[in-house]
Amino acid sequence: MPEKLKPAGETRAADVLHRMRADIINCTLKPGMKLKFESLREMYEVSFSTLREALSRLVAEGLVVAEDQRGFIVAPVSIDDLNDLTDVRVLIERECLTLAIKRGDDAWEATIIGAFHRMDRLQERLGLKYYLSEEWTKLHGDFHFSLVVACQSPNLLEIRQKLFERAHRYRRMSSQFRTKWRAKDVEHKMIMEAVIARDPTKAGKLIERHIRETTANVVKYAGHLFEAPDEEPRSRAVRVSA
Amino acid sequence: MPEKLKPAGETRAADVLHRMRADIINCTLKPGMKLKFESLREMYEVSFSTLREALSRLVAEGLVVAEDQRGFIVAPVSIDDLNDLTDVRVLIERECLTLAIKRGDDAWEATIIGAFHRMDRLQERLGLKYYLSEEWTKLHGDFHFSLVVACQSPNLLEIRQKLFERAHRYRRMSSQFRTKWRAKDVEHKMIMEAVIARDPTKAGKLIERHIRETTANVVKYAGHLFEAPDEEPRSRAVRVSA
DNA sequence: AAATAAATTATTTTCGAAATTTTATCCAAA
DNA sequence: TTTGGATAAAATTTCGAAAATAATTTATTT
Repeated sequence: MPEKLKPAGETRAADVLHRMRADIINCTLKPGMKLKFESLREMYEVSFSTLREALSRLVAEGLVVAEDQRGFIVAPVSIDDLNDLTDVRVLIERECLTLAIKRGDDAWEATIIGAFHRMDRLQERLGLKYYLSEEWTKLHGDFHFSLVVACQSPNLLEIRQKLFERAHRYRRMSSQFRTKWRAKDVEHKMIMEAVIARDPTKAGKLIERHIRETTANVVKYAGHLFEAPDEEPRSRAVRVSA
Repeated sequence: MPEKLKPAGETRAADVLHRMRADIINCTLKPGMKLKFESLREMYEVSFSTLREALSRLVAEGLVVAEDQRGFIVAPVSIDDLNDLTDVRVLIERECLTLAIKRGDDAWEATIIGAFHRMDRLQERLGLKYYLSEEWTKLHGDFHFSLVVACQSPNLLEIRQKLFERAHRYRRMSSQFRTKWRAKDVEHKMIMEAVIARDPTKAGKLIERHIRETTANVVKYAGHLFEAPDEEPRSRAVRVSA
């Protein structure tokens, strides 16, 4: 086994892209932060051009903002963005769910049940602070994906995935400050049951409530982090501490 | 005035991105075509890294496909992709239209009427083959954008724009082979009237019909261009002729 | 002191050579 | 003839130096 690095088939740029996307989504790279090339070069151990390649993709995904001739910053967060994101997610998730219920087969149902079980067990094992776990986050993402994977629309799934990632960044911000946690997660179970009962109306309403309540919690616990009235009007961007 | 080049504020990479996106959308760079760096370098007069930057963005937009360690190809076209694209566009355009009708003000209505007028007059002037004109294409895009611009959702507008661009590539493919043209364009006028009458149900149905009929025409006139049963199983990609 | 300009420093952007990887060609063995 | 493997050629990917641009500091003038 090699000591450390292993892009394995993919290019170095693709590897950096994945790592950087993960770092932005889980707020290791903080919203609004200036992305200095020297720092990034140390952090990811690649050259300028390779970095720019990854950054360019992230710009297209809406996770990074390019300021022509003045570098890149991590996409800022705001209440407006969160609200808009929430509305669009409701539209897309509901459509995906409706289609999946129409088109999914038995194997699909089994996948959902499996994904829920994995998430649920880990949740029990981790106790109240499950939300802070990287592993639970992964399984939570897998569960939500399993619900819609049978919709058969590559475009919808692609759009959904990108929105889900951006929403996760907000969830991540609030999870640090959250004090109250639903002990037993009944929401996910209800969604799953409605989906397997092939009830698109009920499933749609439940997923909408799930998304909107999550947003409400984000605003409640992390709202104070958004749009801090700019102290330095000149350079709004936060510095990266190298 | 400088002789030729003028990125004007934006970076060289951003300039190449715009030119390349336009070339893919209007099929100067043909679907499935292998994108060789030497050819591209001549074509756009920039270096490897700058090219890769632009290509990376186009990958994220779904106009280019990256084949790890084996370069890039223009995103292929297919009936399946067109059908999926059509369904998702119907969903998104209808939502945008509904929201715009709810939220738009008088100035917005005026914008629509202006955009329609510009498109309509050019159409009259150009006669039957208006569809082949670059300028008409631009005004047509502007008109459709004006219909939804008041929806107030940056995310929906962004998604809509990217889908519209990809759909345009299909329209462009069929326009070369099309023999019958609707002499007077009544469809756009009806949509505009329903929107200004603030009738979301009617406007939604009309925009859906507009999109689906366009797709039907694409299949009719350009369907034979899709998914030519691969003659060379090894290298499916078409070569760029430098 | 405040404002403007010039010079300096810091940072980003671009380039093409060098390294890596894939693809094509050739040759020997079955 | 076909198969497998080495060798050569072609293409992509990565790198860091050099050029271009922006930000900061210093100097000069009002």
